[in-house]
Amino acid sequence: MPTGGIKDIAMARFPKSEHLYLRSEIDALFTSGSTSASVFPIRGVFRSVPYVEGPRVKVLVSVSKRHFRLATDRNRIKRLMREHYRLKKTDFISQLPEGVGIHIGFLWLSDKMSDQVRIENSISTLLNIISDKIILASRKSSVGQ
RNA sequence: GCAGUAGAACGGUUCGCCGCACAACAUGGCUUAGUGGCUAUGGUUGGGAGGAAAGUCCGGGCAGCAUAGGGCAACGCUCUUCUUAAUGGGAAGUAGGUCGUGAGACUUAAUGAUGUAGAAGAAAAUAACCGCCUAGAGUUUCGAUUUUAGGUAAGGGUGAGAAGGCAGGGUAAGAGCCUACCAGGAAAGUAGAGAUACUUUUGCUGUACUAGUAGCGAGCUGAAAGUCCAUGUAAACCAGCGAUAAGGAUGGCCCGUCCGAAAGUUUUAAUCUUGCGCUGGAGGGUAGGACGAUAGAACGGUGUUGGCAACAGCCCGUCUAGAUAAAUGGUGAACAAUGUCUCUUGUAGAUAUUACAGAACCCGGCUUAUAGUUUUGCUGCUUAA
Repeated sequence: MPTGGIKDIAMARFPKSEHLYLRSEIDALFTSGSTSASVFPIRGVFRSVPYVEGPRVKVLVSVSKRHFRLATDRNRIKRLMREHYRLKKTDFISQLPEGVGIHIGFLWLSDKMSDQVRIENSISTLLNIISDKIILASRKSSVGQ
């Protein structure tokens, strides 16, 4: 089991303050100029915000009732996505440029349950894509200035 | 032992690591005269989904709104008694029907009018068309036949149904007219808390449909209810004051200048009404936070009393989730249960599976889903004694 040492394990927390729950922030995420990327069966919607204080990344996880009728299945998927984000997020946050916070929404696209390996891979590639895009955007803006 | 039937209980366990929401404590910070309050935490400890948490089908609590009192309409329920906070739940019973060898299962049950019906038929409820019988009159080929007045529900035909069915007596012919048996109704008696059951009496007895009617119940909405805090401010509303104004424009500010609202009723004024300005009140909406919101018709008891039972009383013990874009998860191992395979046939090994399903204001019931396990009563078959 490749782990990055005791310190990294200890960093892998996901408390309430890192959840995205304010209605205004959620509306902003889904309406105004946010970017999205899909790695089936997960779609990531994200937008960068100026970072002031608190957690740098806020995340929400959503599974539509259309895809899974039973609440048990929805809970299962959401828990797995949260869990794998928790395990992968440390590297992602360390790569972010200074002064940038980010809001992410992970949306489930499939109608079927997936195994854990697939969810884990999807989450990690999504995080890579997002960090690449963010870094690119921040470079562009700094060049533009 | 096998098969079945009606219930009841459980519905994975243990350890390690990482994580989640909640509570208490600890520590730090801010604040207060102080108790305290707020806040943070790579800190410690604690407990953290269900028997159905589901469907939202009933009922109750709780909340808001409405409401003098009463009635009608519309709505719900409908064998009896008991039980429950409860009206459709539950228990014990009653009378029928269907299925099963049986234990049992399923099912129906207020009452039906003075209303409606109509192909057929004379007639659909004060029944006489044909037929049968009696009497009178006429005709007569003496066989009968026509007609008038009556009696008659046995026979014919129609119909789902024709005066309860069937047999005997009876009669001019017939008829519950009388009698026996059978089915139903009514009354009385006996038993029962009652639905009913049994006995006796009574000649009382047409079909189908309709909830018209009777009794009982119930205001409406639903926690996205509702209450509060802070933020913030258009129009309209209420109260007070003003109009010799308040206020506005210009301007960085002050002075100054300019703008600025009165109208109606009445002879006039006041009052009044409408309008204008200001202040205060009250207040809709948006996003945020707190309460509602978790100790109760609570749960457990081979405790006890009453009861056939559902259930009720008393006694003893226990504290048992509380989120709000919504916690209860991931992972490593061991075990358990069940199925399959293997051969070394066992307290074996390998492998697979472990259901239905996630609290959302709280309770009670009902319904539906459910791998597997345990258990009680009873039934049938078989074997042994």
